Amino acid sequence: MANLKQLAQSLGLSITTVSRALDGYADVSAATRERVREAADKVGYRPNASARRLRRQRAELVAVTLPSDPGHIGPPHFLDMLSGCAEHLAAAGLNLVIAPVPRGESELDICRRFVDGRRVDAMLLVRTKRKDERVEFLQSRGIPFVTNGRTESLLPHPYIDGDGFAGFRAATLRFHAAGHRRIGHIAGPQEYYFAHDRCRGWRAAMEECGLATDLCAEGAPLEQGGYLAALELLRQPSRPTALACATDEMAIGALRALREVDGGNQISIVGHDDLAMGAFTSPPLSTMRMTGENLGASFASLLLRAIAGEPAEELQELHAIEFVDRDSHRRPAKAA
Amino acid sequence: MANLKQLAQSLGLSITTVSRALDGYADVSAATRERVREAADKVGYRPNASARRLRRQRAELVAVTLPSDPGHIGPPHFLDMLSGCAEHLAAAGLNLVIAPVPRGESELDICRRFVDGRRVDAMLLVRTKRKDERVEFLQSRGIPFVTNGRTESLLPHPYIDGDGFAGFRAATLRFHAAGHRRIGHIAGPQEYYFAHDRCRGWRAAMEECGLATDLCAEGAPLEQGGYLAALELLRQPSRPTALACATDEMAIGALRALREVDGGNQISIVGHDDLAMGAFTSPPLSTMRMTGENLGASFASLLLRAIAGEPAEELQELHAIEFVDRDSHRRPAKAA
DNA sequence: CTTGACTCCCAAAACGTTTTGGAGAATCTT
DNA sequence: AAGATTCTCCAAAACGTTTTGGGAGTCAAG
Repeated sequence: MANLKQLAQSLGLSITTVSRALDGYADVSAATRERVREAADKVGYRPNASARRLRRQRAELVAVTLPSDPGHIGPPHFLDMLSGCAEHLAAAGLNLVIAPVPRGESELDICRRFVDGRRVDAMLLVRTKRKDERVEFLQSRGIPFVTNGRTESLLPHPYIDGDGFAGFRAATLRFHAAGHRRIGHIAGPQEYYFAHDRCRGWRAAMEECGLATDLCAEGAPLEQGGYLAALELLRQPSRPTALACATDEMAIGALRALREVDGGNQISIVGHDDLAMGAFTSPPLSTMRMTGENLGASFASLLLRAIAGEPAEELQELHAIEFVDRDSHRRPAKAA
Repeated sequence: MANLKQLAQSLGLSITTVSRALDGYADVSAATRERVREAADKVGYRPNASARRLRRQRAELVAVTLPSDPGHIGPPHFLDMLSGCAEHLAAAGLNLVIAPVPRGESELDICRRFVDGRRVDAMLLVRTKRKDERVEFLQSRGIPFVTNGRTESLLPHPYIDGDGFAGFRAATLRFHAAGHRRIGHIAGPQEYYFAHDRCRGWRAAMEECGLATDLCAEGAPLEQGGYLAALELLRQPSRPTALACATDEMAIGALRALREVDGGNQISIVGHDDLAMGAFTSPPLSTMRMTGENLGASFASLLLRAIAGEPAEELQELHAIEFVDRDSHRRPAKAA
């Protein structure tokens, strides 16, 4: 309720002194500092955020763009990541604000609005595309940002990503080592970097093994997309005996397709993301996950360092992928 | 890049006139208005948000508190809701900011920080408890807010909620009509209003039918919680033949428990929330859902009306629950 | 007694906008 | 032609903070 002026008046001090006392400057005597702090505590004084932001020329805000396209936002633990990121940003005095993309506007428009209105100090971009116009815009404006997922931008920029190429290559080689020869891939939309990356990993492994790369079907990165893509592969004259799916959600959709088809339960399957749900499917879903603890904290740290001006090259994290073996990848190599 | 002063100078006008032209006041001639708008467009002028907020004494921000406790945030489509809400708030010039709750701080502390620092115009509270200290605090401060879920607060406050009582009562009566007599309930943590409400609905139906209400087990509102609670009920001397689960995630956990037990596939089960995943479980999960389109838009609308000063009584939405029949609720009433 | 260093405090400017309360010119009324 | 009215525009005052550039005192050294 109180502002600095009232607080200063009640203490018989100047606004300046009160402000500096609260900020802990050596400039004001210990006694006064204590007196000011007590009074501030008592009336529950908090500096007015807008005024401070105006004066400091910092928005104290970081925006994350959320595609409003429902369901396409990302894996369920995305929200945990956001929450963790927000928590660590808050410790540095920054708040995380949601920048939704209304129908009819592009993600670029939104970035522009936030950046040009000086509404944010930095941005967090998720679900990056291989060619991402947001990245180019922010680079041209010189606004600090971090992406969740790499891009094919020529200039380096800060990111955190999992090594989907290596992960899917390894998973495919594993199937091969187990005797599989017809290994399919259920791919996500290829304009997204992560989907393309994982697809490339599968393809690389297939070529290394001298196998054809035609058992690939693309779909929306959700249960339904995986279901339809799996049906497509199962209609092929010679069915796959194993499936590497770009996401767990697609894998769960694919599991249903397998259930609906004769001998489908003989087909191995692996997903990616380690959804909690995966432990409860039938069969329990084998999957893989990005290594690293507390992703949200990492994003926050990178954002803060980007704001502090560290060069992009030092703000790139590529995490290894590890397997989470449950049951679904252990089907026989020779299917019915 | 430009501010009002520079824009005004380049046009040979006063700051006042430029500001009013952009805001569309009748006060400035159509010709000037057009000239100003064009110039503003050309340099990409956007008012500095902090300055405007300070002057207008409005934060242009709404905060939503997110418990950082991972996984306990809410159903997966919660994020879609947030995104939709943010989108509709943005249309009114408000942005949605995430107020995470760091370890060691209470949700109340966070509310206090946001409210007393004048950082927000209103708040959105999710996962309300029956006795929710945040509600009491915001009421005492007179800050507009809307909750997702009711509370037992004595003073009315704006909310959106599903009629869980009616939903679970109806689901239970339905089981009864199908011949079931041993109908169990897998409950969420009872301090949450939604969990208590659904439990009450089940219990009311059981009592109406003259059945005992001892087949109830409580767990965390996630797959694991449902799994453990189901195992507990299956250990009873006389097993339930049907299960009403507080959430779909719990139901999916329970499905796994049923798979692990002899004759478990004979047991009917129903969840709540209509997760996309439910269509892909085995068997496909029957569930229920709150009626109403575009929940996020409703929250935004209620928030805006609360900010505009409408009385709480007019800002309460209790939505009916509808069934989503798939397969899991159609097991025989007489189990093995 | 003067000088310089140090301690503690403050007045005033600045951040960029919106809004108040007119002022001057043009137009209308009578 | 004088007064009233309408049209355009603007100077200045806020909004509440942080920061700059000192200004009084006090104390020790010269």
